Amino acid sequence: MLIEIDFNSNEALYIQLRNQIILGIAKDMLRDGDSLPSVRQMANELGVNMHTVNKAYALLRQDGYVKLDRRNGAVISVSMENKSHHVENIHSNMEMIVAQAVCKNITLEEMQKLVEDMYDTFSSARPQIDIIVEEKE
Amino acid sequence: MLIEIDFNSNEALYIQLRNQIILGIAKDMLRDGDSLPSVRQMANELGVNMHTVNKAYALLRQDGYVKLDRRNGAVISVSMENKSHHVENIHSNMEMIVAQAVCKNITLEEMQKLVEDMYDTFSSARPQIDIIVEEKE
DNA sequence: CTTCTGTTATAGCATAGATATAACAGAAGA
DNA sequence: TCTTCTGTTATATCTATGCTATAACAGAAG
Repeated sequence: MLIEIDFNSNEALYIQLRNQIILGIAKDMLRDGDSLPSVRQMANELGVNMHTVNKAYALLRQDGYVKLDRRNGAVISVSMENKSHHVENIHSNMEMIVAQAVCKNITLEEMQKLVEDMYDTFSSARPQIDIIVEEKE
Repeated sequence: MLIEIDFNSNEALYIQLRNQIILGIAKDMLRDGDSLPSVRQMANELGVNMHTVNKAYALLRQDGYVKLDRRNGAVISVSMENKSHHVENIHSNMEMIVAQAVCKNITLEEMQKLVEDMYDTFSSARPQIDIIVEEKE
């Protein structure tokens, strides 16, 4: 998987790396069990310092996206615990976006479509747990 | 309108102030034509430096939320220009949120409801252009 | 003429981001 | 056992950002 870092971005390098990996998981380019390059190897590939990568990995572990151990390095392992915590997090992050949309007269329908399209983009290649829909009789 | 600043937050003070004002507009607590306290007065009220407030005001002007001039201070004036630019901005901001939601198995329906509820919260007190709903016969 | 406004300039201080170098403990393989 | 890899921790240095402080300027209002 290709990870691109923009050194001219105002976003911190370790945040960019973390985001790229989360996007990779969402797009199913990184799956449970996949190994990420070691902190030193990834740092060498990206041309950044080891500690910058370590910071990103530590953040990913903290948020339940990878598990780290000394033998296997960083392994993708998305935790489904603390879902309510994540919903809260998403809620607060979403608040400013929706507030801006309301101010700028962007309709709810436009926002809904934006979310739906983006959802499709991510989940189109992902294995769905609930493809089978039970119909009420 | 009450503006609260958290000095212990890791979010920059001028960003907090900017966000609070955008939220105020979204909640219709600040309306077109309303004047904001001058940079010095606002700084005094919040207990922050004048330049911190000036930074927030300059940012709000840049994003089309207020107009600044020497006689009237900062006046709420939401610009509807550059809508495509704002949609792009919202799109990129939303991408990481939706990516996280997909990773954490938060369904599209849950996200849609989140957006809808939040939209209602903001727009409930706002003047609606399309309150009248035509019913099909 | 005084007082308010936004605006700009300069300086100092603290924190965060990124780098560099180094070392440690644990696990794997020769 | 020895080497090599892993994540982890500890310092130190440099730069950029955030915040404050003090000061000054131009324009508008009373």
